[in-house]
Amino acid sequence: MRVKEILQSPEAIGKSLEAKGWIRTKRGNKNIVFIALNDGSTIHSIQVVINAPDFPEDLIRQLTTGACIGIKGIVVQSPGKEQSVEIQADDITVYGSANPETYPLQKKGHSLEFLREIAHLRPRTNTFGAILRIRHALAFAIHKYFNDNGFYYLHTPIITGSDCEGAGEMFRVTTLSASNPPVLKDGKVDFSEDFFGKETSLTVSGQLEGELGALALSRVYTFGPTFRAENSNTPRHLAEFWMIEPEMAFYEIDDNMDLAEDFLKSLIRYALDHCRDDLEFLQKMYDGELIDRLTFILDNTFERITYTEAIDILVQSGEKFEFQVKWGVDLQTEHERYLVEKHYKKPVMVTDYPKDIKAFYMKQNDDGRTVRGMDVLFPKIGEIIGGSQREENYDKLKSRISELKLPEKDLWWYLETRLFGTAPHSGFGLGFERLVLFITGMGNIRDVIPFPRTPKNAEF
RNA sequence: UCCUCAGUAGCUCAGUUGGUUAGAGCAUCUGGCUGUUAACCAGAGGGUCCUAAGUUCGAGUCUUAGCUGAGGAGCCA
Repeated sequence: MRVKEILQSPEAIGKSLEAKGWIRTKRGNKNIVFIALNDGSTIHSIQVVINAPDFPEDLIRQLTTGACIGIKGIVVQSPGKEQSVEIQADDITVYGSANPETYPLQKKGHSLEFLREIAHLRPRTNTFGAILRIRHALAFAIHKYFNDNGFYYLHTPIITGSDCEGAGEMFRVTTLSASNPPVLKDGKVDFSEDFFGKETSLTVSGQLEGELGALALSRVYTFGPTFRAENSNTPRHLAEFWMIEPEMAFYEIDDNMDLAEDFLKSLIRYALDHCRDDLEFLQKMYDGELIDRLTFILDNTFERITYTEAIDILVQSGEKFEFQVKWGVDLQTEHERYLVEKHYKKPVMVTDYPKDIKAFYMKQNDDGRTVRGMDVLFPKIGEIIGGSQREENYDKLKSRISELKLPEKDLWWYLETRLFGTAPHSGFGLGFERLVLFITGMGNIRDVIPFPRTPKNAEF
C-alpha cells in the first residue's frame, strides 16, 4: 500500500500490510528504532517502529538515510504526538542500502544550489517531491481545462524547417559531420546533404502550426517541449522548457484575454484544491506568503491596460527608472514590476503594443502603429504569458513579412491559410515552468523542472 | 553577452591590518539511553582553503587570468 493511502485510511488501523519506500531519517537506540519512510506519494512520511532485538544487527545497520526498504507490519495508532498512525514492523526487506559515508543527502540543511548538482537524487527530498507532484498536477489540470472547454490537443513538430518563428536563437538539428560537413563551392555547409535535405532546428514555438490547427478545429492547444538557444542566465529562463499554446478561431483580443485570465485562475484553483499539503510545506519552508498570494490572484480581476496607458502611468509615476520611459520603446523589467507590484498591486494585462517591437504575425490596429499583442504580467516572475490576436488579412500579413525581410518562401503555408477561408483568431503562449515557479513560490526556474538545461549545463 | 558578489571539511559557513599546528554547527564513525519527532548526551576521524601564475621572509587572506556558481540586466515564456 502506498504511504498516502495508509495515512488517509482510518480503516487501515489494525491491518497487516506492506509499505515500500526510502528512509528519510532514523532515530532510536538498541531496543527501539524509528524510521520515517517516504515513497513519494505524499509529502508526509509514515513512521515505522522497529523492535530492534527482533531483527539481526547487520540488518538494522543497513537502515540508514536514503536506503530503500519494504516493511511488512501492522498499522497501529501512534502514541507519539507528531503522527496519528505508524507501522509496527514484522518483516524488513532491504532493496538497496545507501552508504551513509557517501550518500550526499542528509537529514538537514541542503542549499538549492547544491541540490542542482545532484539532480539525480534531489527528487528524494521533501522539497522536490512537493514540486514534482505540483508540476504533475498542473500538467494534468491544463489538459483537463482544455478538454472541458472544447479544445483539442494538437501535436506540433519539435523539429522545424522554418527559422522564421521569430522567438529567438535556435538549436540546429543535423546528422552532418561536425568536423567535416559537405560544403558548397562558396564554402558554406551544404544542407541539401543533411537528413531532411535542408537546414533544420528545434522548435522555438508551436504557434504557427497551432494556427493551422485552429483554422480547422476552431480550438486547439499545444503542450510540448520548446528550445531556445539564447545565452540567457536568469532565474526565469531555460534552454529547454515546456510551453502551452492555445490557439482559437473566432477569438478576438478581448476573448483571448478572458481565456488567459480564466485559464490561469483555474490552474491556481486546481493547485490549491489538490496540492494543499505540498503548498503548505513550501509555504512553511520557503515562502510564507505563498497561499495568500495564490488566493489573492483568484480573488482579483486582472487589470487590463494598453501599452499607451502603461507609458502614461509610468511617465506620471515620478519614479526614477534606469531606462527612460518613452512611447515606442519596449517595457523594461523595472517598468513591468512597477505596474504590477506598485501601481496596481495585482496581475496586469498590457495590450496594443507598438508594431515595431512585436512579431510580424500580430494583428495590426487601424491606427497604423500598434498591434493587438497582449502580455500577462505577474508579481514576482514578470511575463508569464505572451500572446496576440493574429493578422488574418493576407495582404497586411504579406506586406509585414516583406517589411521585416522575412523569408516569404518558407512561410507559404502560413500565408495560404489567409488565402483560403481565413478567420479572425487569437492565441497565447504560457511558459509551463514559469507557471510552476509562481505556484510553488520557488525563486529559480531551474528548481521546478527535473533536469534543467541552461547555458553550459546539460548534465543528467 | 554585460555588471556585481561568491568559491575554506560530505553540507552550511566563520577565519581580524598578510604571521605559529585553518575553526564551528550539522552529517559520518564509536560509545550511552526502551517511544523518538531534523531525537538527545559524550568522544573521534575528516582539508589540493576552486585552478594557474605572481607579489612577499611569509598568502586561506593581496594582484592578474581562468573555471564554476549565484544575483541583477538584456533576450523572452
